[in-house]
Amino acid sequence: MKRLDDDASRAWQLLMRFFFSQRSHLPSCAADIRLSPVQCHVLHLIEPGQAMPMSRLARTLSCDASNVTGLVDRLEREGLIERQSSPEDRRVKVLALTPAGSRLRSELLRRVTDRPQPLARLTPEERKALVRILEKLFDQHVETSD
Amino acid sequence: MKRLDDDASRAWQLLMRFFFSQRSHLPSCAADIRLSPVQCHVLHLIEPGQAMPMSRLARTLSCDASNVTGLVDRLEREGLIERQSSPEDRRVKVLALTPAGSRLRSELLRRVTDRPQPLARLTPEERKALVRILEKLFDQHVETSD
DNA sequence: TATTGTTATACTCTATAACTATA
DNA sequence: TATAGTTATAGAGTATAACAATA
Repeated sequence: MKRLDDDASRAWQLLMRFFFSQRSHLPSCAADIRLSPVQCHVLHLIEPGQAMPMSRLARTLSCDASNVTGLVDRLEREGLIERQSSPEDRRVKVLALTPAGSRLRSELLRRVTDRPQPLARLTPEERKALVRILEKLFDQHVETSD
Repeated sequence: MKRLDDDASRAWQLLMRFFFSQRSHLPSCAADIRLSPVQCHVLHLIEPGQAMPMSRLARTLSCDASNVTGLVDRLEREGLIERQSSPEDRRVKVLALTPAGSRLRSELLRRVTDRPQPLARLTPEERKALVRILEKLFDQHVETSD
């Protein structure tokens, strides 16, 4: 008996699989400075010149605030990001890339797309289709930036 | 200046993001028995009636063998899988689902696709397209089952 | 000699609970 | 009273190196 949702199930399996198979590949992109997958992701999420409150990071990562504290501690210790107190609400701390963090982030992005990687095996049209579908996947639960 | 690989970069970002945003959702699927994301994934990877050598699991997860030892210890402690010595090569240990593991695996698969989840927001055609593209992504580095 | 899996060790990741400081 | 972030704690995830058993 073939279920209606076979494709959904298969897609889910492949998405998870993609992540776990790429995990080890990922930090090797930043061979110079050892970064864990989550740390790479955080660096990726913080855009240059656009501060990100810690609470928003916790929501985006779907994790507890206490976890973000540790993550930020380590990235700050590496000199890649820094905490800044928000003038509007003094409880809030916003994260910003340091020059070094900004540089490493660009480097990461460059390497991810440069290499002979799985994504390179797709045609440009397929990449576009993939992006469109994934963006639809996120339409409703992108971080509520309130 | 717009790079040629903008879509690849965007796709990569979205794929990582999908994983991190789904992480917390995932174990709540197995609300009764607390399983971590990796544990869910391992349970997903071991198909009923089809034994999997530990070394293959390490390759599929792109992680060290010592890590698999710990993962398997915990899943075995929960009574979900079991180690069996391979008769052909006595160094090898193969993993098999227990009846309980098999039951939980089905339950997981069912819940993943049943719920009002991101994947449900795609049209059937989009799900098919997504699966096709992701499968192509894996064409060359599926586990070499030697 | 090379490979499979384990152990010991040392991190990082993660959640829970209790806390401080703001609002 | 509620929210943002921290601390303390405990456990899971992960890699490295050294090891045992087998090939």
